[in-house]
Amino acid sequence: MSKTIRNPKQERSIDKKNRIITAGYELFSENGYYNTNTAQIAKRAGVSTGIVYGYFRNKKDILLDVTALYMDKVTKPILNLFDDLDAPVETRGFVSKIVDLVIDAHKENAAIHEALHSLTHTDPEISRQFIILEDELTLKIADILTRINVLKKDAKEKVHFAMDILQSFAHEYIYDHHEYIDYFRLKTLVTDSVIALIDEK
Amino acid sequence: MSKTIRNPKQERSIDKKNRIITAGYELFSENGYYNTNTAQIAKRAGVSTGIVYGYFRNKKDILLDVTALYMDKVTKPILNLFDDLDAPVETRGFVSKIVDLVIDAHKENAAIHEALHSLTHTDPEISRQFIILEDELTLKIADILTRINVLKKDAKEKVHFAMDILQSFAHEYIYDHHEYIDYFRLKTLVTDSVIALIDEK
Amino acid sequence: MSKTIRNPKQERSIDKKNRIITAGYELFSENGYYNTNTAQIAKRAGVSTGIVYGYFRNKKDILLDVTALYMDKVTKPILNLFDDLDAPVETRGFVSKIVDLVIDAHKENAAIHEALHSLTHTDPEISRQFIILEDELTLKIADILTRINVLKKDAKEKVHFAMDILQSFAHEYIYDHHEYIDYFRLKTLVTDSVIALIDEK
Amino acid sequence: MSKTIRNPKQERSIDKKNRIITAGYELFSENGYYNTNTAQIAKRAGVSTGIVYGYFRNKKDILLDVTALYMDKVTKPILNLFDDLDAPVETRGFVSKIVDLVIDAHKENAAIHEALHSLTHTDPEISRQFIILEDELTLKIADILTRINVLKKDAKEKVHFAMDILQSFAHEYIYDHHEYIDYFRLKTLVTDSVIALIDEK
DNA sequence: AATGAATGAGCCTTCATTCAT
DNA sequence: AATGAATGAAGGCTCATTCAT
Repeated sequence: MSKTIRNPKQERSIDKKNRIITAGYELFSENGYYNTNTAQIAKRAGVSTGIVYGYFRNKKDILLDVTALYMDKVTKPILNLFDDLDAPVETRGFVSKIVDLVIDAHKENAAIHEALHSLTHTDPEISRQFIILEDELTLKIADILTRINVLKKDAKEKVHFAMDILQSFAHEYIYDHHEYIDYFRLKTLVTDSVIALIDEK
Repeated sequence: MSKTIRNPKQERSIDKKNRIITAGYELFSENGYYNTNTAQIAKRAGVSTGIVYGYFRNKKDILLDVTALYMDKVTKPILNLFDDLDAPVETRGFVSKIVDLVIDAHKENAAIHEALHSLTHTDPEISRQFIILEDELTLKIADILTRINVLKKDAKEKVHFAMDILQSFAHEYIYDHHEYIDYFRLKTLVTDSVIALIDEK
Repeated sequence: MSKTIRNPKQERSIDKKNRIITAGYELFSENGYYNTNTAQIAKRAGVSTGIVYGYFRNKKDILLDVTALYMDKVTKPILNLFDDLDAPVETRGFVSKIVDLVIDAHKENAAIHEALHSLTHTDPEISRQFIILEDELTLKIADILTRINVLKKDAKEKVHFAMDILQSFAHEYIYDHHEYIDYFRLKTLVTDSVIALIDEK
Repeated sequence: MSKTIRNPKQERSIDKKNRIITAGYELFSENGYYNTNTAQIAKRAGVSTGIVYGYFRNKKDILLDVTALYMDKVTKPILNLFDDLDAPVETRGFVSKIVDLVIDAHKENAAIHEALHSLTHTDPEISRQFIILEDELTLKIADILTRINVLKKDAKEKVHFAMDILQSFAHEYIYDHHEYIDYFRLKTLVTDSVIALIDEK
């Protein structure tokens, strides 16, 4: 009675599954989860409505895979930056680079971030994925910064907090453009705060 | 052609309209906008489906009023704190108080905040309301702090940034509870950052 | 258990009932029966929604009275013309006058005629009223024309047919304006046909 | 955003679309447009509610196709009669045949005619279709009768008027049955009038 | 008699999911 | 594996009618 969900091995099938995920990614970005229907996803992916349910049990499952894709896209560039790190670096320059990176990552993925994050509230599974993402990032970065002696105390708390700040700023920067804010000054304030956090002096 | 929407004067009606808004507030909090239907709202408010449309043109209009209610709830306690302010105060104590206040406000309204904020992405009207809220808060507070000589430079940027930080932290504090984070330490870091921001010399 | 429907004696009430009928008349004319709701009728009549059901058992009953009003408006001017008739008259002139009269009557009441006649199909009561109207007109006019020796054979058939023709033409004349039709010529054809019908020798 | 409406190529689908149109045709005939709901149409057509919206954008679009079907049914037999015409024929016989034909056409389609025509008043699109129908018939027939030298002057006006008369009579004949009317006599009067119209002598 | 707020059944339409092919 | 037609439950909204005042 339980329907078989393909776990595609063949290339053609993998490709098809990926196209569905990508289509979901795009459409959820553009219109949000609830304003996207499966027919649209199928169409954008260039497949039939029916086959979507060959690869996913339901709409929600597409969302889960879209979320995973998003996680991957966001995590990678940031982790890369730290992977190459094996000794303390000039702080201001490094933090600046990170700020720019986060802004860029946000520029590309902010829409889907919003769309997904908004589901966090009603959907425990999505919520869990977000928490796992943050955990992974925080722990990895904290670990690296501790190892290279940049941070000694409260590494995890600091990293987590710094990430929050950056995320928050990037969002602000991309979206909300309040007229009365000088975003160049704001960026400096953000950078300074992060530096102050890291700089254990 | 244009249906008349009651603009209730009588107490009984005002009460009924408020009950609908409250019901919306609760249900949107619990299940989100898209997972709440008008019948549920009516039922929770103790009225018939039909009369909902006597007070609101459509479901979206309920959302708008719910949003306004939320804005009010969140803004007031914070502004109150600043209204009583007419001279510089002991910084750490004051910031601490604010942090606690924001956490409290969040505790009560975080769910609806999420539910509403999630619509920001697809709904320009809601988005606008959020921006207006932030504008109002930022400008008022920046103004006060400038007047009592707490801030001299970049007042708006600083206030805005501080609000972002606090908001972000409060959310974290209420919701995400990562095991490896010592939230007491984190709170100190946040407070310190805000103080550093304000402390201009 | 049976609700009391006012049969208003007092002037104020009669007036109110008439205002409802008139409002129905206008609104049915403008938008048809199904696109008019009782709230609109009440509003136009300057009364409350509730009281409408003090004077009428239901929406349909308003329609019935509107129909009666229409019947009256249409019948009277035509019957008047014949009432004054006590001897054969110059045929062409008389028929011409009638044609103009029917056109005028149509101009004023065509919209409601359409609105009402359209219900004929699904509503036996309305249908009956229309038949009664035609009966009355046909019989009265046939009677008069027989009495003054204008018609001798098939009086009822002829009158009925003439009425059909005129009605049909008036409708055409008011509404359908096909470009390729010379309505002046058409009017002449109609007049001629009616005259031929009447002219028994 | 724009939903895809099937434009069915496959036989099975064409059949299904036609069944929906037929169901609409019947139900609109029986109960009128406003007293028919989409669920009834679906049921009568033997399909699900949902699929109706696979073939039609909305209820109104069903009406439009029903109207087109009606137009076709009514136009064809009449035009056929004239298509075979290439020389003047014995007038009385021919007109008699037409009268019978129009009565027959009316017998079968009068109900839907009423249902559709009633919408003319509030619906410009339907109104337009009726006008186009009359135009087409009038012009074609006038053209033929002119070509075979039956009519020389005012052909269009005469044809149009004759059609009005016949239509009006057929309706009367099928529906209204006033007791005091001798329909056999009436039919003769109608035939005579049409002949008189045509007979340019 | 009168008001107008309130009721709730019913309607059109959408869409996640299934099914015949 | 794949298609896309088909299903039917559910949702937003309207409106004739009733009810509390």
